[in-house]
Amino acid sequence: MKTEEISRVLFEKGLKVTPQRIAVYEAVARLNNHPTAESIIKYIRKTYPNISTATVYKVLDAFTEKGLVNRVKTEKDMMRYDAVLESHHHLYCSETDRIEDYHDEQLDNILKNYFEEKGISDFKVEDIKLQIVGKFLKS
Amino acid sequence: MKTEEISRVLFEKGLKVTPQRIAVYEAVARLNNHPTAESIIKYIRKTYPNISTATVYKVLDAFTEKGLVNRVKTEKDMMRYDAVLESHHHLYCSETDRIEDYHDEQLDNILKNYFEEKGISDFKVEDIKLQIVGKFLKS
DNA sequence: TGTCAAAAGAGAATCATTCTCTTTTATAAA
DNA sequence: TTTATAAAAGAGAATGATTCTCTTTTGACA
Ligand SMILES: [Mn+2]
Ligand SMILES: [Mn+2]
Ligand SMILES: [Zn+2]
Ligand SMILES: [Zn+2]
Repeated sequence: MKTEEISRVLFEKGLKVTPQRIAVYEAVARLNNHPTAESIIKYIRKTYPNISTATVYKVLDAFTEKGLVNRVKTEKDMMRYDAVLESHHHLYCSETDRIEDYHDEQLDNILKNYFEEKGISDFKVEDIKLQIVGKFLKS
Repeated sequence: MKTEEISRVLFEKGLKVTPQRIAVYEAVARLNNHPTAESIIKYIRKTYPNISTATVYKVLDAFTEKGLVNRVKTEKDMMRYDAVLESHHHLYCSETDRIEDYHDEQLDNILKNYFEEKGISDFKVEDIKLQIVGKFLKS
């Protein structure tokens, strides 16, 4: 996504357009493996050495609030962020912190149909994600 | 699970049987809604007022290591624990921190068959859980 | 019963995240 | 354009869940 487009999205969400916000958005999108705040800050500082930690956290909160990024659920203490907005699933490595996206339209349809028919009593489903835990082969 | 049985399980896992460990196990099992360390400590102190915070954390780590409890993935800073060992899914409230179990054998079979046939390239699946986000109706 | 490695306890330390306060800036009105 | 101003950024302190360190206690086994 180019800078101009990011600006437009920020504006549309009612967020002031600042260089810091553009940098944070670019970082999360570029570091496309569900980065921590720490790795986002590290990445941004390569080209913007003085950005404040607090700013990054505040921007990430604002983005989460507005649905511009999502938090990824983990069992760890450090939050992770995701710029991929379309609902998708995650492959979690059972040995490392690696998390990869898993998109599968066929699976989504199966789940959608299953829950449309079956439902869950006393619960209104808004989103369904799979956490697929295992080991990455190769790489 | 009665005390004697907990003792047996601890022994089988190679863990020394201590009153603290039994208390922690009982707390996690009794507080069956994926409690935080804080709520576990609070619960235990009602009958065991002097247990140390560090002990509870260390016991929870040991239990996690040995597979006696599981950590539950969330988007929050506080870890949550689960004494239900059989693989199951979770209903997450999108407004509160409530997390409930969702067991569904039929669904498990569908998923099992789906992934047995389709597989995921370069990934060996060990476990699949659904995070079902939405709203609890009533209660 | 004595031995001893493991566990518990107390409290300090850690560190990811949040907060507070000041300065800067994006935005829009004049 | 300049100006006003609320919002955002920055610096650094504070917070709080969790971990660590060190000492004391204890469960397990001989
Ligand atoms: Mn914290
Ligand atoms: Mn923390
Ligand atoms: Zn993702
Ligand atoms: Zn559960």
